[in-house]
Amino acid sequence: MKMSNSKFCQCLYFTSNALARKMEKLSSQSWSRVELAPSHAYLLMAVLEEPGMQPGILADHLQLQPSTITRLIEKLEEKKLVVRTTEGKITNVYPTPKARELQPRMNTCMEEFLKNVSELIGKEESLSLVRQMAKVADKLTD
Amino acid sequence: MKMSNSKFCQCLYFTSNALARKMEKLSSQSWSRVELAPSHAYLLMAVLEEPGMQPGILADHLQLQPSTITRLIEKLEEKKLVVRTTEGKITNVYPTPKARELQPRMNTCMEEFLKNVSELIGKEESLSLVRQMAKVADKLTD
DNA sequence: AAAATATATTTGCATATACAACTATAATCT
DNA sequence: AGATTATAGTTGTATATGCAAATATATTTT
Repeated sequence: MKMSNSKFCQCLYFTSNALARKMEKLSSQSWSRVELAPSHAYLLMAVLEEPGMQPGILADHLQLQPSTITRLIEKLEEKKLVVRTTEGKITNVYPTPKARELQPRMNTCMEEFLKNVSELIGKEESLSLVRQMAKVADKLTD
Repeated sequence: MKMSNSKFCQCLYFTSNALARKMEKLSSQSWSRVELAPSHAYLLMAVLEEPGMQPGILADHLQLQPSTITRLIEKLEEKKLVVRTTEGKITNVYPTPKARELQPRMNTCMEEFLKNVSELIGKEESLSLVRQMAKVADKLTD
Protein backbone atom coordinates (compact mmCIF):
# COMPACT_ATOMS: atom_id res chain seq x y z
CA MET A 1 0.00 0.00 0.00
CA LYS A 2 1.14 3.46 -0.83
CA MET A 3 1.96 5.87 1.92
CA SER A 4 -0.44 8.44 0.54
CA ASN A 5 -3.35 6.03 0.90
CA SER A 6 -2.88 5.67 4.60
CA LYS A 7 -5.29 7.25 7.01
CA PHE A 8 -2.32 8.87 8.68
CA CYS A 9 -0.36 10.26 5.78
CA GLN A 10 -0.97 13.85 6.85
CA CYS A 11 0.62 13.31 10.20
CA LEU A 12 4.21 14.37 10.53
CA TYR A 13 4.99 11.78 13.15
CA PHE A 14 3.65 8.99 11.04
CA THR A 15 5.08 10.11 7.73
CA SER A 16 8.54 10.86 9.00
CA ASN A 17 8.79 7.51 10.70
CA ALA A 18 7.50 5.62 7.68
CA LEU A 19 9.90 7.46 5.41
CA ALA A 20 12.78 6.84 7.77
CA ARG A 21 12.10 3.10 7.78
CA LYS A 22 12.08 3.04 4.02
CA MET A 23 15.29 5.02 3.78
CA GLU A 24 16.87 2.75 6.36
CA LYS A 25 16.03 -0.21 4.21
CA LEU A 26 17.35 1.37 1.03
CA SER A 27 20.50 2.45 2.78
CA SER A 28 21.03 -0.95 4.38
CA GLN A 29 21.04 -2.55 0.97
CA SER A 30 23.93 -0.40 -0.14
CA TRP A 31 25.91 -0.89 3.04
CA SER A 32 25.42 -4.63 3.10
CA ARG A 33 28.32 -4.87 0.66
CA VAL A 34 30.64 -4.04 3.53
CA GLU A 35 28.49 -5.78 6.10
CA LEU A 36 27.73 -2.65 8.05
CA ALA A 37 24.48 -1.16 9.20
CA PRO A 38 24.16 2.42 8.06
CA SER A 39 24.54 3.83 11.56
CA HIS A 40 27.77 1.91 12.07
CA ALA A 41 29.03 3.00 8.70
CA TYR A 42 28.32 6.65 9.44
CA LEU A 43 30.06 6.52 12.77
CA LEU A 44 33.06 4.89 11.14
CA MET A 45 33.14 7.51 8.39
CA ALA A 46 33.17 10.25 11.01
CA VAL A 47 36.03 8.56 12.83
CA LEU A 48 37.98 8.03 9.63
CA GLU A 49 37.64 11.67 8.79
CA GLU A 50 38.60 12.84 12.25
CA PRO A 51 40.55 10.15 14.09
CA GLY A 52 40.31 10.37 17.85
CA MET A 53 36.86 11.89 17.78
CA GLN A 54 35.19 11.59 21.18
CA PRO A 55 31.92 9.74 21.79
CA GLY A 56 30.19 12.94 22.87
CA ILE A 57 31.13 14.68 19.64
CA LEU A 58 30.05 11.65 17.69
CA ALA A 59 26.71 11.81 19.47
CA ASP A 60 26.31 15.39 18.28
CA HIS A 61 27.26 14.61 14.72
CA LEU A 62 25.12 11.53 14.45
CA GLN A 63 22.26 13.03 16.45
CA LEU A 64 22.12 10.01 18.73
CA GLN A 65 22.29 9.60 22.48
CA PRO A 66 25.72 9.00 24.03
CA SER A 67 24.60 5.59 25.20
CA THR A 68 23.75 4.63 21.66
CA ILE A 69 27.17 5.79 20.51
CA THR A 70 28.79 3.56 23.12
CA ARG A 71 26.89 0.60 21.72
CA LEU A 72 27.83 1.39 18.14
CA ILE A 73 31.49 1.71 19.10
CA GLU A 74 31.36 -1.64 20.87
CA LYS A 75 30.14 -3.30 17.69
CA LEU A 76 32.81 -1.64 15.59
CA GLU A 77 35.42 -2.71 18.11
CA GLU A 78 34.27 -6.30 17.83
CA LYS A 79 34.78 -6.02 14.09
CA LYS A 80 38.24 -4.55 14.69
CA LEU A 81 37.34 -1.39 12.85
CA VAL A 82 37.93 1.06 15.70
CA VAL A 83 39.85 1.20 18.97
CA ARG A 84 39.10 3.25 22.03
CA THR A 85 41.66 4.85 24.32
CA THR A 86 40.61 6.37 27.59
CA GLU A 87 42.53 8.99 29.52
CA GLY A 88 40.83 10.31 32.57
CA LYS A 89 37.37 11.39 31.69
CA ILE A 90 37.72 11.49 27.98
CA THR A 91 37.77 8.75 25.40
CA ASN A 92 39.14 8.86 21.91
CA VAL A 93 38.02 6.64 19.09
CA TYR A 94 40.46 5.78 16.35
CA PRO A 95 40.05 3.84 13.13
CA THR A 96 42.16 0.73 12.71
CA PRO A 97 44.22 -0.10 9.62
CA LYS A 98 41.45 -2.52 8.72
CA ALA A 99 39.04 0.41 8.64
CA ARG A 100 41.39 2.35 6.39
CA GLU A 101 41.53 -0.58 4.02
CA LEU A 102 37.76 -0.67 3.96
CA GLN A 103 37.46 3.02 3.19
CA PRO A 104 37.43 2.79 -0.61
CA ARG A 105 34.68 0.22 -0.52
CA MET A 106 32.74 2.38 1.89
CA ASN A 107 32.97 5.26 -0.51
CA THR A 108 31.52 3.00 -3.14
CA CYS A 109 28.60 2.12 -0.86
CA MET A 110 27.93 5.77 -0.23
CA GLU A 111 27.99 6.53 -3.92
CA GLU A 112 25.72 3.63 -4.68
CA PHE A 113 23.25 4.81 -2.10
CA LEU A 114 23.24 8.31 -3.53
CA LYS A 115 22.81 6.89 -7.00
CA ASN A 116 19.84 4.82 -5.85
CA VAL A 117 18.25 7.83 -4.23
CA SER A 118 18.75 9.87 -7.37
CA GLU A 119 17.24 7.20 -9.55
CA LEU A 120 14.27 6.54 -7.32
CA ILE A 121 13.46 10.04 -6.23
CA GLY A 122 15.32 12.39 -8.48
CA LYS A 123 18.27 14.58 -7.65
CA GLU A 124 16.36 17.82 -7.36
CA GLU A 125 13.55 16.43 -5.31
CA SER A 126 15.78 14.58 -2.88
CA LEU A 127 17.90 17.65 -2.36
CA SER A 128 14.94 19.88 -1.71
CA LEU A 129 13.43 17.33 0.65
CA VAL A 130 16.59 16.86 2.65
CA ARG A 131 16.92 20.60 3.07
CA GLN A 132 13.38 21.01 4.23
CA MET A 133 13.70 18.12 6.66
CA ALA A 134 16.91 19.50 8.12
CA LYS A 135 15.32 22.91 8.50
CA VAL A 136 12.36 21.45 10.35
CA ALA A 137 14.53 19.18 12.47
CA ASP A 138 16.50 22.24 13.58
CA LYS A 139 13.34 23.67 15.03
CA LEU A 140 12.84 20.61 17.19
CA THR A 141 15.51 21.20 19.79
CA ASP A 142 15.25 18.12 21.90
CA MET B 1 23.94 20.46 18.10
CA LYS B 2 21.77 21.49 15.23
CA MET B 3 20.96 19.03 12.54
CA SER B 4 22.23 21.35 9.85
CA ASN B 5 25.67 21.44 11.43
CA SER B 6 26.15 17.74 11.10
CA LYS B 7 28.52 16.33 8.57
CA PHE B 8 25.67 14.18 7.31
CA CYS B 9 22.83 16.62 7.02
CA GLN B 10 22.69 16.30 3.26
CA CYS B 11 22.06 12.61 3.40
CA LEU B 12 18.49 11.51 3.10
CA TYR B 13 19.01 8.40 5.20
CA PHE B 14 20.54 10.36 8.00
CA THR B 15 18.19 13.29 7.95
CA SER B 16 15.01 11.28 7.71
CA ASN B 17 16.02 9.10 10.61
CA ALA B 18 17.07 12.01 12.77
CA LEU B 19 13.85 13.83 12.02
CA ALA B 20 11.81 10.72 12.75
CA ARG B 21 13.43 10.33 16.14
CA LYS B 22 12.66 13.91 16.99
CA MET B 23 9.07 13.58 15.85
CA GLU B 24 8.74 10.37 17.83
CA LYS B 25 9.84 12.20 20.92
CA LEU B 26 7.50 15.11 20.37
CA SER B 27 4.64 12.78 19.65
CA SER B 28 5.39 10.60 22.68
CA GLN B 29 5.07 13.60 24.92
CA SER B 30 1.54 14.24 23.75
CA TRP B 31 0.51 10.60 23.98
CA SER B 32 1.98 10.12 27.43
CA ARG B 33 -1.20 11.65 28.80
CA VAL B 34 -3.00 8.43 27.92
CA GLU B 35 0.05 6.28 28.58
CA LEU B 36 0.35 5.09 25.01
CA ALA B 37 3.27 5.06 22.63
CA PRO B 38 2.36 6.79 19.38
CA SER B 39 2.39 3.57 17.39
CA HIS B 40 -0.02 1.93 19.82
CA ALA B 41 -2.21 4.99 19.76
CA TYR B 42 -2.35 5.02 15.98
CA LEU B 43 -3.25 1.37 15.78
CA LEU B 44 -5.96 1.89 18.33
CA MET B 45 -7.33 4.88 16.45
CA ALA B 46 -7.53 2.80 13.29
CA VAL B 47 -9.38 0.06 15.15
CA LEU B 48 -11.75 2.52 16.76
CA GLU B 49 -12.56 3.97 13.39
CA GLU B 50 -13.02 0.61 11.78
CA PRO B 51 -13.77 -2.07 14.38
CA GLY B 52 -12.79 -5.55 13.31
CA MET B 53 -9.98 -4.37 11.12
CA GLN B 54 -7.61 -7.22 10.32
CA PRO B 55 -3.92 -7.22 11.23
CA GLY B 56 -2.90 -7.32 7.58
CA ILE B 57 -4.92 -4.23 6.81
CA LEU B 58 -3.53 -2.55 9.87
CA ALA B 59 -0.04 -3.35 8.61
CA ASP B 60 -0.87 -1.57 5.36
CA HIS B 61 -2.31 1.46 7.05
CA LEU B 62 0.45 1.80 9.57
CA GLN B 63 3.16 0.86 7.10
CA LEU B 64 4.57 -1.70 9.46
CA GLN B 65 5.36 -5.39 9.11
CA PRO B 66 2.64 -7.86 10.12
CA SER B 67 4.83 -9.19 12.88
CA THR B 68 5.12 -5.73 14.34
CA ILE B 69 1.36 -5.37 14.22
CA THR B 70 0.99 -8.61 16.16
CA ARG B 71 3.27 -7.23 18.85
CA LEU B 72 1.38 -3.95 19.05
CA ILE B 73 -1.92 -5.79 19.36
CA GLU B 74 -0.52 -7.93 22.15
CA LYS B 75 0.37 -4.84 24.12
CA LEU B 76 -3.03 -3.28 23.57
CA GLU B 77 -4.66 -6.54 24.64
CA GLU B 78 -2.69 -6.50 27.87
CA LYS B 79 -4.04 -3.03 28.49
CA LYS B 80 -7.55 -4.28 27.74
CA LEU B 81 -7.94 -1.81 24.92
CA VAL B 82 -8.54 -4.30 22.12
CA VAL B 83 -9.66 -7.90 21.71
CA ARG B 84 -8.87 -10.34 18.94
CA THR B 85 -11.21 -12.91 17.50
CA THR B 86 -9.93 -15.53 15.13
CA GLU B 87 -12.04 -17.48 12.68
CA GLY B 88 -10.16 -19.75 10.38
CA LYS B 89 -7.38 -17.86 8.76
CA ILE B 90 -8.53 -14.39 9.54
CA THR B 91 -8.37 -12.36 12.69
CA ASN B 92 -10.42 -9.35 13.64
CA VAL B 93 -9.38 -6.71 16.10
CA TYR B 94 -12.03 -4.87 18.05
CA PRO B 95 -11.83 -1.99 20.47
CA THR B 96 -13.08 -2.63 23.99
CA PRO B 97 -15.45 -0.35 25.89
CA LYS B 98 -12.41 0.88 27.77
CA ALA B 99 -10.94 2.01 24.47
CA ARG B 100 -14.12 3.86 23.60
CA GLU B 101 -14.00 5.63 26.92
CA LEU B 102 -10.47 6.66 26.19
CA GLN B 103 -11.33 8.02 22.78
CA PRO B 104 -12.06 11.62 23.79
CA ARG B 105 -8.79 11.87 25.61
CA MET B 106 -7.02 10.39 22.61
CA ASN B 107 -8.51 13.06 20.42
CA THR B 108 -7.13 15.62 22.83
CA CYS B 109 -3.67 14.08 22.53
CA MET B 110 -3.85 14.19 18.77
CA GLU B 111 -4.92 17.82 18.83
CA GLU B 112 -2.20 18.68 21.25
CA PHE B 113 0.38 17.06 19.06
CA LEU B 114 -0.85 18.95 16.01
CA LYS B 115 -0.82 22.16 18.00
CA ASN B 116 2.76 21.53 19.08
CA VAL B 117 3.80 20.86 15.52
CA SER B 118 2.11 24.02 14.35
CA GLU B 119 3.75 26.11 17.01
CA LEU B 120 7.19 24.67 16.53
CA ILE B 121 7.28 24.36 12.78
CA GLY B 122 4.41 26.37 11.42
CA LYS B 123 1.26 25.12 9.80
CA GLU B 124 2.26 25.86 6.25
CA GLU B 125 5.70 24.43 6.51
CA SER B 126 4.62 21.25 8.25
CA LEU B 127 1.93 20.66 5.66
CA SER B 128 4.26 21.14 2.77
CA LEU B 129 6.87 18.92 4.38
CA VAL B 130 4.47 16.10 5.10
CA ARG B 131 3.27 16.18 1.50
CA GLN B 132 6.73 16.07 0.10
CA MET B 133 7.72 13.24 2.40
CA ALA B 134 4.67 11.21 1.49
CA LYS B 135 5.35 11.77 -2.18
CA VAL B 136 8.92 10.58 -1.84
CA ALA B 137 7.93 7.65 0.35
CA ASP B 138 5.53 6.52 -2.35
CA LYS B 139 8.43 6.20 -4.73
CA LEU B 140 10.18 3.82 -2.38
CA THR B 141 8.09 0.75 -2.88
CA ASP B 142 9.60 -1.72 -0.50
C1' DA C 1 42.34 21.72 50.42
C1' DA C 2 37.70 19.88 50.95
C1' DA C 3 33.16 19.97 49.24
C1' DA C 4 30.05 20.67 45.74
C1' DT C 5 29.02 20.69 41.10
C1' DA C 6 29.70 19.72 36.25
C1' DT C 7 31.17 16.72 32.44
C1' DA C 8 32.08 12.35 29.78
C1' DT C 9 31.10 7.87 29.33
C1' DT C 10 29.16 3.46 30.35
C1' DT C 11 25.73 0.11 32.10
C1' DG C 12 21.20 -1.89 33.08
C1' DC C 13 16.94 -2.13 31.41
C1' DA C 14 13.03 -1.38 28.32
C1' DT C 15 10.83 -0.72 23.83
C1' DA C 16 10.12 -0.74 18.82
C1' DT C 17 10.80 -2.90 14.80
C1' DA C 18 12.25 -6.24 11.36
C1' DC C 19 13.21 -10.78 9.12
C1' DA C 20 12.79 -15.50 8.55
C1' DA C 21 10.65 -19.53 9.71
C1' DC C 22 6.51 -21.63 11.09
C1' DT C 23 1.42 -22.75 11.49
C1' DA C 24 -2.98 -22.83 9.99
C1' DT C 25 -6.43 -22.11 6.73
C1' DA C 26 -8.24 -21.16 2.10
C1' DA C 27 -8.15 -21.34 -2.84
C1' DT C 28 -6.77 -23.35 -7.11
C1' DC C 29 -5.55 -26.81 -10.21
C1' DT C 30 -5.45 -31.39 -12.12
C1' DA D 1 -11.26 -35.24 -4.19
C1' DG D 2 -6.39 -34.80 -3.41
C1' DA D 3 -2.27 -32.14 -4.21
C1' DT D 4 -0.32 -27.80 -4.70
C1' DT D 5 0.01 -23.14 -3.94
C1' DA D 6 -1.40 -18.82 -1.82
C1' DT D 7 -2.77 -16.09 2.16
C1' DA D 8 -3.05 -14.52 7.16
C1' DG D 9 -1.12 -14.44 11.20
C1' DT D 10 2.24 -15.61 14.88
C1' DT D 11 6.63 -16.81 17.03
C1' DG D 12 11.63 -16.87 17.68
C1' DT D 13 15.36 -14.14 17.32
C1' DA D 14 18.14 -10.11 16.44
C1' DT D 15 19.15 -5.14 16.18
C1' DA D 16 18.69 -0.21 17.12
C1' DT D 17 17.76 3.10 20.17
C1' DG D 18 16.53 5.57 24.33
C1' DC D 19 16.23 6.79 29.36
C1' DA D 20 17.79 6.76 33.89
C1' DA D 21 21.18 5.53 37.00
C1' DA D 22 25.92 4.68 37.93
C1' DT D 23 30.89 5.70 37.56
C1' DA D 24 34.75 8.26 37.10
C1' DT D 25 37.14 12.39 36.39
C1' DA D 26 37.44 17.55 36.19
C1' DT D 27 36.24 22.03 37.62
C1' DT D 28 34.56 25.42 40.61
C1' DT D 29 33.41 27.26 44.99
C1' DT D 30 34.06 28.17 49.71
